[in-house]
Amino acid sequence: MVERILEAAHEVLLVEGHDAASTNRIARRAGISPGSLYQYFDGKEAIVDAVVARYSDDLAARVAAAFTTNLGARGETVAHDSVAALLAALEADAEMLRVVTEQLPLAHHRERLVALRDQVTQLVATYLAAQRPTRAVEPETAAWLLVRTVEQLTVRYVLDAPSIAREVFVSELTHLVLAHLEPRRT
Amino acid sequence: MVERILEAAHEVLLVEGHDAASTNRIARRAGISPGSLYQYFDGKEAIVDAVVARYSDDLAARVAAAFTTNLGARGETVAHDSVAALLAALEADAEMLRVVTEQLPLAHHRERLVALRDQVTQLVATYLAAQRPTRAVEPETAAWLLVRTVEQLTVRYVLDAPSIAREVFVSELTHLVLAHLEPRRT
DNA sequence: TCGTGACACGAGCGATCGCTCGCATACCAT
DNA sequence: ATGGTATGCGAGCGATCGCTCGTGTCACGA
Repeated sequence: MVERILEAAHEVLLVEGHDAASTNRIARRAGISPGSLYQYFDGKEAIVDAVVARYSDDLAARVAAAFTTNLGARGETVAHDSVAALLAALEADAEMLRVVTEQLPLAHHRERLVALRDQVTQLVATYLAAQRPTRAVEPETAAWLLVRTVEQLTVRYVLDAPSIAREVFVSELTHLVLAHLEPRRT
Repeated sequence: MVERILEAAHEVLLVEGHDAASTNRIARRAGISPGSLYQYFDGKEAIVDAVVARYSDDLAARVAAAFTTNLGARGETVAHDSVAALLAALEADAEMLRVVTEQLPLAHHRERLVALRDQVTQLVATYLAAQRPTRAVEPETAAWLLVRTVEQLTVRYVLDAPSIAREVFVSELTHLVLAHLEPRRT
């Protein structure tokens, strides 16, 4: 039954949008009574939160899997494959990505997002610190910049569908990451 | 009176947040009657829209001014000063920036934001096309990546206040931009 | 001085919201 | 067969929303 509610809430969010996602509508789509929602969830916020959590966890798992399996490869390969994997993961449910990033006020799930981002940032910082040689810059600083850059660009690429070929985009973003890590030319 | 309403709406958005910003609350803070709102605006959405528009226009003006006055300088200088100017412009009203980026659902002012971003992207693409030499990549592609990168990183820097010194951040972001434009090393 | 029109007022309308609670039902141990 | 319990139901509560409209006020031209 919990599954049924989550499924219905997911569909309502996709089809009707967050602003029109009322508890009664979720219940009707799930084929149950409004009252039954509250036997399994504390309220509307908890329902939406659970849907977002499921999406977020699924996304995190995909990305983490792709990232950790390639850690041993050359830097270029790690960067390229990570970008490609992230792109693929985001494309898996682009509609939900749009709901989360464009309809839900960020403040509603800020904590979850920040935690995830900090976790990834920490992971990348650790990876960078273990790599020799990079430029003389704090790994935390470089990781902070790069994680947010890759996240933002891949998300916008999926949602805005710019007229940039997919392989060009992946290659350019990879280059952006690697170029920033190389020693300065001056 | 229009000014008074906009001012009140601005304050309510900052203090109470978007979710709690009702028309009655805006009217009360403006010291006028709810009915009077509708002699000057079509509805709540129009009021919020006008507040966001004012903020957006002000921001665009600051950035455009800083960017166009430095167009003649060396590439390094243009990049560095543009980043610094954008950072300063965003810091001017950081609270409103937080409201716009974290409380308002992006979909509500998506059109305005996309238009502004596309305009800046076009400007940067034109600038890049006029510069010799850069890597063999479409100026539109490079501009697309760089504009979104700089925007996202400066916004997150202002709102998340990471433990990165300001001059280090500006320098690193500038380096990120320049490194991506330099010829590949291979 | 007086008629008039523009403006501001604010109680309250209709709609919608998240949510509750008394009731019906179905299942199971006794 | 029967009593107890857990569970789903759905009408409707109270609150809040954006918004309206009948009313009062006042500045101003005739």
